[in-house]
Amino acid sequence: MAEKKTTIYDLAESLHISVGTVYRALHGTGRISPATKERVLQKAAEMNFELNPSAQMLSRSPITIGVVLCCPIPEFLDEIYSGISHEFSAIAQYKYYSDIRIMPHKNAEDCAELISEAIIDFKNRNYGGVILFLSGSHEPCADALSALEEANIPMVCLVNDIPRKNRVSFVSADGFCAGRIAAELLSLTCTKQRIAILTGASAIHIHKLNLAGFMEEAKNHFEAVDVFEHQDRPDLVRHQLAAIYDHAPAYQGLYITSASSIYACPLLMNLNREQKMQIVTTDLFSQTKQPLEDRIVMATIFQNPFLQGRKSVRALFRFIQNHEQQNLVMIPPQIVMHSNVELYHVSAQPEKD
Amino acid sequence: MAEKKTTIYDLAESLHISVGTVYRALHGTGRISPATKERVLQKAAEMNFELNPSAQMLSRSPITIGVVLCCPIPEFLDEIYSGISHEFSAIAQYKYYSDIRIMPHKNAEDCAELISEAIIDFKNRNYGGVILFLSGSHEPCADALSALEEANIPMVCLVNDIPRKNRVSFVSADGFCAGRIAAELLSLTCTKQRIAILTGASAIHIHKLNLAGFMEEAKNHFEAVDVFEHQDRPDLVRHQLAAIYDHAPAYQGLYITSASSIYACPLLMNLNREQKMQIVTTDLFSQTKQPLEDRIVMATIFQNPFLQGRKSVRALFRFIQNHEQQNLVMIPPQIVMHSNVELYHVSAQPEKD
DNA sequence: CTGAAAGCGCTTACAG
DNA sequence: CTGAAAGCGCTTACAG
Repeated sequence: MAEKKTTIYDLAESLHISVGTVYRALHGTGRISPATKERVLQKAAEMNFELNPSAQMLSRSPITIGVVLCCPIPEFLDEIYSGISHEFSAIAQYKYYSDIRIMPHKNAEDCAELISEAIIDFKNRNYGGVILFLSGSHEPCADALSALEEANIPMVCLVNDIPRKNRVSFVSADGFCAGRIAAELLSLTCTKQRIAILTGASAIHIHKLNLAGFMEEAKNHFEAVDVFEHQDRPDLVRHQLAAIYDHAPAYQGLYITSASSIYACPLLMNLNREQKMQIVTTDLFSQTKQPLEDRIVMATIFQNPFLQGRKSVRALFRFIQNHEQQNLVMIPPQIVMHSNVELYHVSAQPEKD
Repeated sequence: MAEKKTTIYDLAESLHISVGTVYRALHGTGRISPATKERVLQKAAEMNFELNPSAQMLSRSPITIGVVLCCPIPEFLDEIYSGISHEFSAIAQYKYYSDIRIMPHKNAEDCAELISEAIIDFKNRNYGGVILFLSGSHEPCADALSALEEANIPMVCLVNDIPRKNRVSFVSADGFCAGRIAAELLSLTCTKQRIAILTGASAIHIHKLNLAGFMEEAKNHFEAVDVFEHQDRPDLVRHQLAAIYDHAPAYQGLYITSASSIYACPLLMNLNREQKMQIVTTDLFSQTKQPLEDRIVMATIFQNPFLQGRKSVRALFRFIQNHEQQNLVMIPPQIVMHSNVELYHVSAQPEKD
């Protein structure tokens, strides 16, 4: 049950060399003769040697991870941020530290300079890794991203993927599945009916996935599905919602994708009181919880931004620490209704727990 | 950003005492004056002191945790076991070892002697803690449990609670919420209809909770709710299901509680093909996945036994390691339908991942 | 290219 | 009741 593990001292002793040399052989750092290195590695394999992570952490110098967060929706950003902070405080004991830079509440293309500056700074400080959450287009930051790539600093992407050689992992919600779930939920009560979808911009990756998933599941259920876009602008949300409610013949069901449910929900509280429509929203904030509690919305698809934040840190940590790499980390969407909404705490709101 | 963590040396220095004394105060071991102890604890809180598990691991002698698993349903037991093993392998690096004893597939009262023997053995070996999953009644093991209590060995209860002074934590699904969810799901399509519930024995704690939760949510929705019990016996499951399907006027909805859905689901595959009834089942095994995939069952309430297993180990670890105690660990139930069933892997089945 | 030594933050005998 | 010191298995300057 409790077998004695071999240590670098055992290795050093049985080869009549010093632990320093063993260390260099094991990590391939510093100058070391190929012959000694070979001997050590062979002996290590032979003796089933494994580095002890706890001992490593104790002696290692600290590692700092740089984080850039850029998102136009403050509530969503806050959740992501909380998740990231939470995980950082969990790995602080391993001497991992964070340098988190929060951009103005705009899309990445509008903050390109600030973002590039931060990335270059991270590179210059030789940080151990980088986490990027850039909503919108990262094109304008291409130069900085390339510099990071050349410096070979591992990068984890959150919500929006950035294809580079140094991209270790992409963490996001499973948007396709979320869309399918929304359609299945609406199909329970709206068979053969007309359905409306309110979405940000079908050009945005996650919205596109939501839509595609919905359509796949929808094709056997509904008479028609109409898509209304609002470009994540609160005024357009209002405008499009009005259009949906004024429509004749009336829609029986409505699916609101993405965190922009935040803007739609307060409006629904009035609109849907008179004119009953089956509604599925997205994510969980105080704004989206209220209509669930009042049974004005049948369900919301929770994509857990808090967990997305945590997982991004965890993925980078695993990579740096153990060279474990998970290309894609997908958060399974959760179905939240009136009966289980109370189990979900929204960390960003003040009345939390 | 990179804040230096306070160590026991910082504590010792700022109180002008030795680290040995700080250690004793922190752990309440050995002889120490109440006054010093108080001062240390206060300072520790003030300076946000936390023990560094890596450092602890390095110096500590190994700790063994004893586990007794007793459950009549093999599939459920396997999931719990997997979760426990998984978590144990994660904490092996901290020199935590396990001694897991799996009982025959019966209720605890039928294995009382074996269970008592295991518990007494754990006590005699002076294990660091114990995890007990005893389905059915623990009454016949009262003596062994008392011996454990007197030895002051911390105990975590899984699925079934055992009220004792040494009971650190109780880990289980949120059965009440699961029941409410089931009722809300059925209410979407079965308003003002007659509903049947198939359950184990209303005397068993988790089944009672499922039922109570269902009833609370049901009262505004349904015309009537009839309860059928099967005592977790496969033959009675068949018998009661037949009764439900033969009933006139027909039931529009059916809620099957607990892991006994395993026995019911294969039968549903035939019964519900002809006579369409809205059905909500419980938990996720290959048997309960199939009817979801075939759209014969509308949803299953997943209570994540794997996670329950993991959390039980985690709870005990936290208690032993950091004296953190969480009395109740509730796993939030998940709604699984056709559109998201593929996201859930069932670890116990061979075709996993 | 290699070695000797200090140190990470705890726990564990042992001495007083 | 309290303290001094060795040691866990690594990493990191520093010396040669």
